[in-house]
Amino acid sequence: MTGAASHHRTAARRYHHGDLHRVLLEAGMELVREGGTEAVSLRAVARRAEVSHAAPYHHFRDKAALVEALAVEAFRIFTRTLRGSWESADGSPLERLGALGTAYVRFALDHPFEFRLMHLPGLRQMPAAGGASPVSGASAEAFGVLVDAIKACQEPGLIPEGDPEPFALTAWSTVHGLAVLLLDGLLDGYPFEAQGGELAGLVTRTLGRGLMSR
Amino acid sequence: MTGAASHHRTAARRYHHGDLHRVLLEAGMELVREGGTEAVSLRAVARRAEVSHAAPYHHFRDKAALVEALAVEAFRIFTRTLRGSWESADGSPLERLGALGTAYVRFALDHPFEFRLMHLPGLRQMPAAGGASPVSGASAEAFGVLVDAIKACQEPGLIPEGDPEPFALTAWSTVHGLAVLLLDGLLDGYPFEAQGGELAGLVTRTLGRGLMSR
DNA sequence: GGTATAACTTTACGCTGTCAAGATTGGTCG
DNA sequence: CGACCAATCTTGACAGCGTAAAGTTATACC
Repeated sequence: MTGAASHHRTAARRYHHGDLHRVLLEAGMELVREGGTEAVSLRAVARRAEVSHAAPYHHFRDKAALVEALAVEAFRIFTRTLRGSWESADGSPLERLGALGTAYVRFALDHPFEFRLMHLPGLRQMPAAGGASPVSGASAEAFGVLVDAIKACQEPGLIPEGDPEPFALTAWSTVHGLAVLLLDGLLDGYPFEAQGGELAGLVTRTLGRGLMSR
Repeated sequence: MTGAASHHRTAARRYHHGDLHRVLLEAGMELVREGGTEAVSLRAVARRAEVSHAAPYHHFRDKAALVEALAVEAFRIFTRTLRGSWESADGSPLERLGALGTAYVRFALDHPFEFRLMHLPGLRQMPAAGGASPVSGASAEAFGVLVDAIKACQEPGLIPEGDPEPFALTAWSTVHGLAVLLLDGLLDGYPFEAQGGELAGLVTRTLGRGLMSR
């Protein structure tokens, strides 16, 4: 193994160029970022990767498998962002939890196409074989960040003791709902000031009060 | 005008059968209920209505317009359901608000395809002419039910005074988020008992506590 | 009653996902 | 070192999709 492309003159464009799997994923992600999941077609991905329209079938079972892989990648980026926000936030654990919620909403607004990609219907029931789908695993990691944050709030008694997951679920529902409603444009007609952070702050404060009290 | 179909022997199947617009909507809604929005194609709708594949173009500008009309219809059914739930619930206004939230989640779980139809991306920016899109109006009516419920809670002082819309938004975000997460299957791996009403109750109770305090 | 017009059909085009068959290559074993 | 094998990639084809253009038929109105 002296470099993945050692058998080619340049890095591209022979029968076996060695890294098509990754190139296809990158091309697909570009298309998502430019035009949303609707812009992702197997043929468009192949065109961008400068291969024939059937080449992707040697790396992905079908279009759904490609989209699934893209969703997993988006979830990974999302999880990293959330974790970064939690770790870099300061203040009380509850304040940091609020920052985490705001980061959740901000990610959705900053990366609407990736966010929608993560929540495409039908992503989670793949055939494969028995086990849970990869995207379920990826989303579970994102949820884990939230659960950890709840635990951090429970330790000094800011949130009641007990199984943290129900609390995390409530928090998740709230920020996720806000993010989705904002993306849907369902809130466009209302005089809520500063669509983004303002609303996130409002909602997470209400949520925080609900979580605190017994 | 002595009856819309007076010029036909039977009720169906001539060049002008008089009611194709409605028939197309019904066929489209059937397809949604059977296989989700993915199963809705202009040609499938036309087939089910037993007309040629281009006939729908005399009643809808394009596929997006048909889907938009279906979404409006779904929102109307949804709004009726919510209003019915609010009016038939008893107990304190806060308890009735909880019932409303549970009804929101239950509708999503009972009618997943219609619910997703209501929240398809891109539904809300139609060309038309200046004014807000019809689906925005339809969703605003659903939101109105929530706002009214919040107002009813404010009257006896169960929720602080002031503009009800921020409170309604928080409540909406919470139940909507839970509904979407459940539909996405994001919560499948967790030992939350009784996916439906249990979680809705849990979440709405936490939400209610957050709304009450100050 | 004849005619404009709306409703509907037919035909056609380019796009899509997917499959089957052929071409080309890199790696492995004799 | 050379021949083969299997993986990779291409080409060609098919059905289904959304949509536009052109042709057909029935209705409504003068």
